[in-house]
Amino acid sequence: MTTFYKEFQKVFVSVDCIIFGFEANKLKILIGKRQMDPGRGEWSLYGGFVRNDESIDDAADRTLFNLTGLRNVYMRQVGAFGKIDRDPGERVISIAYYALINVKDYDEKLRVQHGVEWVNIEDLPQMYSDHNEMVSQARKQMSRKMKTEPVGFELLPDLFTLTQLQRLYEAVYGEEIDKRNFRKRIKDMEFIEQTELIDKKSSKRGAHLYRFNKKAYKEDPNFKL
Amino acid sequence: MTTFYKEFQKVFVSVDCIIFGFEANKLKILIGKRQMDPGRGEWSLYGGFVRNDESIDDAADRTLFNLTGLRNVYMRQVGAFGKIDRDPGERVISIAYYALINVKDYDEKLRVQHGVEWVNIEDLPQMYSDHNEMVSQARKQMSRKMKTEPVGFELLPDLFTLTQLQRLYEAVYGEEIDKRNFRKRIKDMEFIEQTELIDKKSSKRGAHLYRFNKKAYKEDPNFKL
DNA sequence: TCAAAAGTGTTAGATTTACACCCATGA
DNA sequence: TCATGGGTGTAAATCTAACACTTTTGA
Repeated sequence: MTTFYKEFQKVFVSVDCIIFGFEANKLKILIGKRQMDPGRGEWSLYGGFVRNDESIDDAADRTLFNLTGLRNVYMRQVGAFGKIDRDPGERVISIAYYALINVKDYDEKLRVQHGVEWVNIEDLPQMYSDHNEMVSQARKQMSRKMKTEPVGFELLPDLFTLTQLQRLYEAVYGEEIDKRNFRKRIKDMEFIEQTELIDKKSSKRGAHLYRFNKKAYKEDPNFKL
Repeated sequence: MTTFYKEFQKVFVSVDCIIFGFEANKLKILIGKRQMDPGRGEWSLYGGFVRNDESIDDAADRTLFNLTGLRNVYMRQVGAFGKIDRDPGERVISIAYYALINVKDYDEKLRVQHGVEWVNIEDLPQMYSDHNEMVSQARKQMSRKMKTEPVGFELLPDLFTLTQLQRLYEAVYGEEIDKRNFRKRIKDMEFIEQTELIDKKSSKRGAHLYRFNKKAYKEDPNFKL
C-alpha cells in the first residue's frame, strides 16, 4: 500500500477531547482516571486513536460519541501536540479538540459507567502527559470564541434565564460582569428572544426564560459579549 | 518497539509552512511547484515529513531551515489537517505552521535553487491538496496575532519608517489606515523608538527610521494596532 | 415581614474616527 | 518650481464602565 512515501516514518495519531460543561455556575470539563497503560490511573482527558478510515474531525466526533452517546456536538480543533516524549509509551502525536455540551444531555449512568467526572476548570488536578496544557489552550480559544460567536448557548438548556447566561460568561471569563451592562448588551441582540415562560426554580419572583433564535442570528450575525 | 498501542494504526504526519514576507507593500508567501509525486508540478506550500526523533515544532523549524537556511524564525502552529484523502497518494495528516520572515534575509540564490517564489497573498493560484485552506487559516490567525502582539516587526528590517509599518498593516488587514491615527497610536507605544537615522530611499525629504525595542516592550507590553 | 433574586437608566470618561494642510527636498 | 512622500492636531461620535434602588414572592 505504501507506494509514495516509503522512506518516511509513520506515527500514532490520537485525539483528545476537552469537553466543557456548565453546572452550578461553574465551568467544568470531563476527566477520568486513565484505564490504559502507560499512565494507568492518572487523571486524563478522554481520547482515542485516529483510524485510517476516518478524518481527524471524524475521529474526534467518534471519540466524543463513545464517551457520551452524543452526536452533532459543537467541536473545534485546538491544535496538534507533538513533543517526542509526550506519551511515555510510544511516539504519539495528539490533536486536541474542545466540545461544548449541555451537562443535562449527558446521561448520568453512562458517565459513571465510563468513570469520568465533571471537574471545575479552576480546580483541575495534574493530568497525564500534556493534558493540562491542552486544557489551558482550549480554554483560551473557547473563551475567545464565546466573545464573538453565539456558541455559549451550547452549554445551556434551550430555555435559560439572563442570570444563567451571565453566570456562564462570568465563569468563562473568570470575572464578574455588571448586571445592567450585561442585560443592555443582550437587549441589543434581537436573536436572544424573551419567551412568555417564567422560571421559578432559581427565585421566588421568577425570571423570564430566553431562547437563542439561530435563524434570526443568521440574518443579522452581530454578537459581542 | 511498539509495545503499548499495537492494535492501532500509524499514519504519515507532515508539516507544511506558510512563510509570510512583505515586499513592495504587499504581503506575500513562498510557494513553489511540487517536485514530488503525487501532484508533481502543482503549486504547493513547502513541507516535509515529521521524523520520529523530532517534535512537530522541530520538524517545522527544520523544514523552514531546509528551504531558507534561517533559524530562530517566528513560527506558530496553525492546526492539523486530516481529511482522509487530502493527499492523493497516501493517508497523510499535515500540521500547518506559519512563519514570518524578512524577505531580505532570504538569499535569492537559495530561493531560486529551491524553485520557490514570493507570491502576493491576494493573488494565489490554486494549490495542491488543501493548501489554499491552510493559507487562509494561517492568514486569519496571523492577522489576529498582529493586532495585539508586536510580531509584525519580524517582517520588516530592524530599522523601518512609519510609512513602511503602516503599509505592512494595511497589507495584512487588507484595508487602508488613516495616517494620523496610525501615527498617534505608534507614539503611544514607547517601545517603538525613533532613531536619529533618516531613510532617503523612499522620499526626497527623508523619513525617520524607527526600531522596535524588545526589552522596553517587555517592561510595558501594551500593543494594539 | 423579610430574604433573595429579578429587573431597570443615566452619566462621565475613554476610545475611536474623520478630516486637511504645511514641510523638505531632489529632480 | 513642482511633484512626492513626511509629518502634524482637533472635534464629534461612539463605546465602555460605574453605579443603586424597586419589585415580587415564598418561606
